[in-house]
Amino acid sequence: MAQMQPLLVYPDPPPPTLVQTLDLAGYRWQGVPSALAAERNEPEEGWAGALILADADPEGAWAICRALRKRDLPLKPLLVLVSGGQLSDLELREDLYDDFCLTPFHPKEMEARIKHLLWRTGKGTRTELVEYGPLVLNLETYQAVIEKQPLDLTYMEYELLKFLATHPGKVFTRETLLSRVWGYEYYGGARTVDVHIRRLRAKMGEEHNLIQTVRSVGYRFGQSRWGT
Amino acid sequence: MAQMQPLLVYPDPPPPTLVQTLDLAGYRWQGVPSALAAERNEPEEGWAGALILADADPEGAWAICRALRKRDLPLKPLLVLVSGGQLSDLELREDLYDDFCLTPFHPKEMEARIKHLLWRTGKGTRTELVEYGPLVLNLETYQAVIEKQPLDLTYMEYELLKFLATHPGKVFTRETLLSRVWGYEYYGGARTVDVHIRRLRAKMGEEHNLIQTVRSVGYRFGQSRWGT
DNA sequence: CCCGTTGGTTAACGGAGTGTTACGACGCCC
DNA sequence: GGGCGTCGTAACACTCCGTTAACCAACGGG
Repeated sequence: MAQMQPLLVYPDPPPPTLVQTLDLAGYRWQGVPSALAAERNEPEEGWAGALILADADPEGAWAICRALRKRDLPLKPLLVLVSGGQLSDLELREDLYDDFCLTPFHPKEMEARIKHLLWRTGKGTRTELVEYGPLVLNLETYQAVIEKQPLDLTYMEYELLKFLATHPGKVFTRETLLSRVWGYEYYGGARTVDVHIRRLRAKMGEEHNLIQTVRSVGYRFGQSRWGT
Repeated sequence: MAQMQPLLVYPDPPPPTLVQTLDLAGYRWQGVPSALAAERNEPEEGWAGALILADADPEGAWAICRALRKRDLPLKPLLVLVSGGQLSDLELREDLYDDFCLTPFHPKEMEARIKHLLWRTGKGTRTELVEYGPLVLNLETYQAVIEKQPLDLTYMEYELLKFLATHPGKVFTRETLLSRVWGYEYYGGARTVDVHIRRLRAKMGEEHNLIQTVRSVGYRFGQSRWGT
């Protein structure tokens, strides 16, 4: 989710309720005060979509929508927030928005609309990733990548690495790893962990020592919190 | 407006508020009590769209949605009415609706949603295609083509391939596939999925390994997004 | 009513994946 | 430096999982 393009939000700053909703839902966003600023501040990756608040300043809001739609690459998806009294305004502007939401809005409804809008316009739902340095785990596709190079991991290797990578810096004993990765009641030798750690290290390459052994204790992923 | 095709409405009869809203807005509509009735009573001109009330009988409502989407001509547009507490239900059913509206609804909002929905789907009369590499699925004609060569797929094979191809890269467990392709809760062996995957692979030819198995997890369609 | 098509189940098979064991290497403490 | 505990490594055996083929049931059309 952290790598998704940001949402464009008008006006700048947006009302607190909107800010809160967006932050809670985990979206990146950026407020823009004008159409010009929307062009200027556009990130390299482009916008994921736009939220235009139209109840405070309808004229300005629709102007923004028009501007966004007139670009070489018309911005989609575009969601407008209108008050109940403005519903009639929507009629003549069908082409200026992709969805709308009434204000005051229900945070959950807002979230659902954004999500569905992103989904149906193909921007896709936010892919869940686990990242640490050169390592990226895609939890949806069960794929691991290190320095852009795909890793061919088996199921257990992937699960172990996922667990470690989601708790960077923390040390786990073999017993803990067995119980949390393999399952609660697992009766097996603790050396099993060693072997899997070894296979992981081998596949990740010698140059990345992301997994460190803590003698007499267990293993740790990534750098210690206490400096390098 | 009077000459437009009627809207399908579930359940039958719809609540008075909905009836009033539709009548006031001047829409032709017809209530249907079940998916079967929706097929039977379909007018020659077809439906203009569907309004599904989901707050009273969620299960039945979603079943209707699935049925409507599964027909030879997937019915669009489809608008569902849900209560606030059902918002979370929408997440896993992104593909079953085109827009939603909270109940109790504001008549004007309802009207605006229907209008916008008809507008945005009405002008896009283009054939809906799903493409991935050499594979092309024509959702309207139920035909599949790979490298210009038509594939002779059965219904289930087509549905399975469609689902996978519309979620490229993502891994699905057999259970997920059973519930989302076969529909409802399906009680049957998970090996069924294997067999259909196998038949698909056979028909697509050895040279295209578009479907990959992820051992101990499930299946994935398409190459990695970060692949090669 | 029969036959062809489609969908679902079962069982055998082969192999990748996993866990165990053994042994060598390394570090630590007395 | 000897002895001990811990870790890394390789080889091996077994388990489980996916593939595959064959079979059966449910339709549906002529």
